[in-house]
Amino acid sequence: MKRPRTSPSLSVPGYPPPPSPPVTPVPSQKLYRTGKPKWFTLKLDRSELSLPLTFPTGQTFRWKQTGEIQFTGAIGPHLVSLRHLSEDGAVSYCLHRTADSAAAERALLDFLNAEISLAELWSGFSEKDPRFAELARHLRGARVLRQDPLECLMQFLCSSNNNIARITKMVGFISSLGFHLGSVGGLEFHQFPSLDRLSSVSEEELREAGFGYRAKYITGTVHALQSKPGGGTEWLLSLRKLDLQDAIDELCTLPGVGPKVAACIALFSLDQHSAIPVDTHVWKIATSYLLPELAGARLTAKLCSRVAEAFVRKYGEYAGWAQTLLFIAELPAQKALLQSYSQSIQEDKHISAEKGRILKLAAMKNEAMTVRKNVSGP
DNA sequence: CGGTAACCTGGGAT
DNA sequence: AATCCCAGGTTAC
Repeated sequence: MKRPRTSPSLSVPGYPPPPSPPVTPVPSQKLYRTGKPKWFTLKLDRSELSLPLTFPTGQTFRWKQTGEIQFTGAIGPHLVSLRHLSEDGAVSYCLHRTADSAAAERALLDFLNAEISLAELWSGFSEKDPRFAELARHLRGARVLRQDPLECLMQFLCSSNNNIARITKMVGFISSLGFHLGSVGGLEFHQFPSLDRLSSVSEEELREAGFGYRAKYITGTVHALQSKPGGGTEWLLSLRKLDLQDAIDELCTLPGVGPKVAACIALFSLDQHSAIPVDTHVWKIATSYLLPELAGARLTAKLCSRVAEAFVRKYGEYAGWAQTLLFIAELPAQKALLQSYSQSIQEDKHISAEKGRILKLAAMKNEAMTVRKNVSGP
């Protein structure tokens, strides 16, 4: 029944995109006898949510690109695709599988942090930082998601000292333990496995699956969660009510969770909007623009929190959201993009607007290619 | 307590 | 071709 594929598991079919009619892009795969999928418009436009700047930029490794500007993933038991209607238009969604579409829409809006106005936040950041303002002009819609904490925790346990392709593969292995929700564009999607289901996997099995030393992080953390009073799922959710530092401290008691991973979990799933995941990229930003006196120093736990403080001092309560954009701007792909934008701006002054359009198109293509690279395996 | 070496793995650079 | 290096870190000395 499966459509033949040219490469094994992590390829992204749909490239190049078929020249099919614009609005209702029905994925050619079967859709769980729901017939033709229906698309609904979200109230978020591209300046509030850019899919390419939100899904393949390291917040989640579970969403896959299933079309030129379409991404698909599971939100709890719901299998959802999102796509842009046009370059600047609204985002629409499609429910491939759900038992309750009203609940699914609520879950989707919750997952997208839809109540938070990105435009408002960014206008505040831009007033405080002209550099942010400049980047924001070209990277509109980089939003912070509100993921399930267990799902987020397991993903970032896999991320330590690792690369995107392998993280994606490992997360895929864990995900495949969960209930199968369906396939879109030739890719399989699963509900994230419960803590109980996760506990059925041994460290040895994980090592065989290529997790390396992170295997014991997974089993250790799953066990630690299960022995929490009230159960680990509830315990994790309770961290949403704590102050940032308390939430971080609690997370760091779990094996394999250090400052960086804890900050990711806090920001991407625990409503800790001022959490700053300090990795090499952010360290570079910080030493270049925020704390030049630390240039050349090594990234230690102490300096890690020093960087976080500096970000919060500059951007305030939602510093994590500001950091997200600055981080994305540092990704090689986006840097290339920004460069071609700034070229086009300069040339527009002297030459014609035509060339700028061409460069912009090239940049968009670059964006799409990058997304593919991030999603697909080797 | 602050600073440094192992730690799994695989792809790309040297 | 054999090694080294690095990738969104954490842990153990």
